[in-house]
Amino acid sequence: MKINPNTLDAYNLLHEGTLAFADAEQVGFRVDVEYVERKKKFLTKKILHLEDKFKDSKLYKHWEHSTTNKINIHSHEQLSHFLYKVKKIKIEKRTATEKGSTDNDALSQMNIPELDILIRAQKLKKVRDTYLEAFAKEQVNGVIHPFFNLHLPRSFRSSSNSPNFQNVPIRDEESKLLTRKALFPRKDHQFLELDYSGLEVRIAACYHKDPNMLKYIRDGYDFHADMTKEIFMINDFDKSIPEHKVLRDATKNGFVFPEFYGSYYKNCAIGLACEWGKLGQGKWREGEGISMPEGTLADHFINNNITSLKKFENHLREIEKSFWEDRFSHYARWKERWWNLYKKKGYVDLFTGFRCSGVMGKNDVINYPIQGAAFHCLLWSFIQLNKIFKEGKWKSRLIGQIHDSILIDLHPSELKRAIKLIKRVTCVDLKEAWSWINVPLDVDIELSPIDGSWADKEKYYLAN
DNA sequence: GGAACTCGCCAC
DNA sequence: AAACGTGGCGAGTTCC
Repeated sequence: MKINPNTLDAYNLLHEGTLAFADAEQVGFRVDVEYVERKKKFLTKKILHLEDKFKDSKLYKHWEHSTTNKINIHSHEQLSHFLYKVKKIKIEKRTATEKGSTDNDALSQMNIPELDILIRAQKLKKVRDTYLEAFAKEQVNGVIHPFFNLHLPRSFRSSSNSPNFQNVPIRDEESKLLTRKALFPRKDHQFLELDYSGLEVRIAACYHKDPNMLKYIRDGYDFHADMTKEIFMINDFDKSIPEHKVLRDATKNGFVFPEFYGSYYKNCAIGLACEWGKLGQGKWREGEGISMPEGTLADHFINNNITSLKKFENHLREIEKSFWEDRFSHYARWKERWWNLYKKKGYVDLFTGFRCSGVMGKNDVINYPIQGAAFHCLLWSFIQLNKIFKEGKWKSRLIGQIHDSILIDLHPSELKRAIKLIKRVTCVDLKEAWSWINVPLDVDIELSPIDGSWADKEKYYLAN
């Protein structure tokens, strides 16, 4: 399969985008090298301690006696053999090659306390070896220059490497602090991050024009909350209750987005129940799962007569049915039309002048045009802002981008002007340049204190 | 000693 | 009929 610029505008977008990214790469951002070294040592100590603790356990002794080979406790292959062949634990989750999985969820489900030590050690190793180590390795005179690529992703999004700027932890608080506290703007500057809210959902709506979806977007209504109420059977949903917020995140990332990307109720049910809800695969027992305002998730489900994964699956099947047949029927019909169009012509075109052709599956045909065009909106904004900053001799600079957000190394004196400019370029100028955008666009803005780290960014509320 | 593969995990 | 889209990267392992 291939995706090519099919118009001069499309070509120019990539050309100018590449040049704008080169500007950002040149600036880069500062790494607190001393902090990185300190935290690496700190983590090494912690990891060693956890490893010792694990090796003192009964489980490890058993493992030792079961083999004559030298054991590496971080080898998933060896661990898999021990758990599934020696201890004969029933395989609940399999890898892509059908072998017994040893990922976090699989290990958690076994309810073996020693494995929690291993999970914890693996998490700290990830932070140390993937992020802190990369920052230390890639920095030159205390500055890293992550690359941004436009020629690699099939969907015509972007990628980043050396180091990868686009996957620094943010959801897990501990990992977030350990990594992002190492990254700073230039001296006396601060980070400003702008984020298109719901960009892909909005760009999808430009293709399918589903009236219900357009209404949700135009009214700024929280439809993830609606879905949360349905899936978890909560009538008094309140986003400010932490437990409810967790369920909303689960709904958004474990049902709504997967459904948009082409997943279906069975996979969503497993993900929601096991990975998000921390429930088992079979019948649920009281006291199981993440906590709710009253009791646990299993308690809540059992009260509502959903007593097992199987029953939850049926529940989700009904929700999926109404999701596509009632709530977003126009969206569903567009998917079919779009797929048929591809089968007839052998290609589909993006709004932005790119063409996808060659062998694609149904999900690809539906996803690439949406993801690609959504990213092109970000790219267009990136190019314009970069141009204005440079030509206007601003002290601020664009330094990075993560698909629907842009990171700016801001000089504090330019804050007000910058925000005004950002709002205009991203939400007004873009729509004027590309008339196919028939939905309102909106950006959220986050700001870190002057000389604050990337971990210190906070939502910025415009004073009226 | 390096390429290629698998698995796992981080982001959107 | 099929069944979550896009990446980068580290560790372990096997093959050449």
